[in-house]
Amino acid sequence: MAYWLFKSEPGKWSWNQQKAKGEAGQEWDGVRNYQARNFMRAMKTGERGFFYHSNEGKAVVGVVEVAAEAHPDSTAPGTAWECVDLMAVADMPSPVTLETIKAEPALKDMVLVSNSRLSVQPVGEAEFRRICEMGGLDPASVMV
DNA sequence: GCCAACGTTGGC
DNA sequence: GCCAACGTTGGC
Repeated sequence: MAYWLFKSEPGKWSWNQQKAKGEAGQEWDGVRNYQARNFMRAMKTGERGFFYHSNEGKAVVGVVEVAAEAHPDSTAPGTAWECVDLMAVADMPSPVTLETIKAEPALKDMVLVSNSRLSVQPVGEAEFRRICEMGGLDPASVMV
């Protein structure tokens, strides 16, 4: 079971909007980066990831679940671009900021730190657990 | 608002 | 197939 991280600018699509979708799920559309697309192709239904607010907030604010595996992105012409569907699973009781992630030695190898531009990225199991702990969320309640 | 890092495009 | 120019992302 793999873990992931999804970035969104809250001005475009926020955690509150994602939560409002409930279990209906939300197409994670608009991704036009091959690396990010390839990660989405590798995702399996039921896998978990973090929802990260970029630009404003710059923090992990919640946990999402892959509700549907990769399918053509309906906002793209043709079928070259794909996306998964995501649904909100849990709030991060206290958002874990980029600043605190950078200050934590155990998280220094995160893609979030080394390649700040990749909008969909894998997260190690130990990293996922650590961030849950830092955010006041019981890892066992969200890790599969 | 600036700019560094990165990815993509297009001329050669 | 190289690489310069350009556009975009996202931290600061």
